[in-house]
Amino acid sequence: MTRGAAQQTAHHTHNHKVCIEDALTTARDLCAERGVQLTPLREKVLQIVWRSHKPVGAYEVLDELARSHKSARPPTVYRALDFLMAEGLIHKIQSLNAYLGCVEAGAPHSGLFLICRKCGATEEIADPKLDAALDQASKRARFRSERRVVEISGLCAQCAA
Amino acid sequence: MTRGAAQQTAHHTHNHKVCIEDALTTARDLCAERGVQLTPLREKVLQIVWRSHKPVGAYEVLDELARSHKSARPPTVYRALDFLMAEGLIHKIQSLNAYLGCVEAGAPHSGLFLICRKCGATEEIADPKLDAALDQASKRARFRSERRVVEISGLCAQCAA
DNA sequence: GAAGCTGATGCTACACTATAACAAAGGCCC
DNA sequence: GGGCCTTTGTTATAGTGTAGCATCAGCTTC
Ligand SMILES: [Zn+2]
Ligand SMILES: [Zn+2]
Ligand SMILES: [Zn+2]
Ligand SMILES: [Zn+2]
Repeated sequence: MTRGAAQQTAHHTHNHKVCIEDALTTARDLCAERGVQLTPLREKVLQIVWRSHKPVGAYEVLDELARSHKSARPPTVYRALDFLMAEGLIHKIQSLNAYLGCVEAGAPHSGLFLICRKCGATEEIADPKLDAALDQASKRARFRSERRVVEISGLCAQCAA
Repeated sequence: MTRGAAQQTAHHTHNHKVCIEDALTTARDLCAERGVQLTPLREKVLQIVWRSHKPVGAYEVLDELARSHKSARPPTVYRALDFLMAEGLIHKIQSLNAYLGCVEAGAPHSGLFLICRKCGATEEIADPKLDAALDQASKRARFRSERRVVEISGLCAQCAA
């Protein structure tokens, strides 16, 4: 992980351009390595998702995309989002039906998301203890885990103050 | 928790009538204690959700409800589901947009759900270590946690075999 | 270079999930 | 009876996500 800035938390003020550049660079590198196509359309969608650290709905992406890409329709967006999720470049926040740029793209992981209900900022956290607890619980139930959703809603440090 | 049978896991074979009866009895008691109305409509919806240990979609509930309740419409169902969720009698499975009877109604809790992608059976588990890990992670991020979603998809013991 | 293949996008229509807004009905208190 | 609150009825619409097939561009193969 050479992308220091992208690992900043979802603080209210920081140089977010760095986050975006890092995310795009990482995405290009990863897709090149894997031999999959990060087309201009897909890159644009990734860029839109990365506009902020708030999860963004598919139809918000569509509205934004349509400014520069007149032929954009729901399938256009959903296909790009599906691609980006398959490559681990974005996550879907299930409790919001919205999408968020991944700050750990490349390393396979299943994050924990802290979602502020006031400002919307959402932070992705990796937590070995959480992983251990989930693995242990699955094992105890003899359940073969494949996909995880761990989301906590509440108030971020700034908004709670 | 005197409702032993409801604490059975989502095994493929068990006496599910006991689950339903336990859930309805608990619901009636809880609502009486709290002075809220478990009306016939709401009880019927709870019964429908408890038809199985698989999460059930709102429109499935509607179809089933409409058999005995001709005036049923989407708001009818969603209002009942909202009530049941507010009273902690059912949970929403966010990754499926579906609803599941709660096996620990009454005790405030935030469960872990193991969702079998093959048979659909979904088990709710309470896990102190998971709670501790989530509390710790929230605290470290100075995040004030309010609502949790923890869902694991995969294969249950029976379906993995 | 024509034919055929593959992956990506265009395009229309539709399915599924959820809520807004207001009316009507019933119980309860005074 | 009148006012209040909760629940349900009713119509319409908003929001989220897919199916299915056409087209196009790049590549391979002959
Ligand atoms: Zn940023
Ligand atoms: Zn906040
Ligand atoms: Zn059962
Ligand atoms: Zn199963």
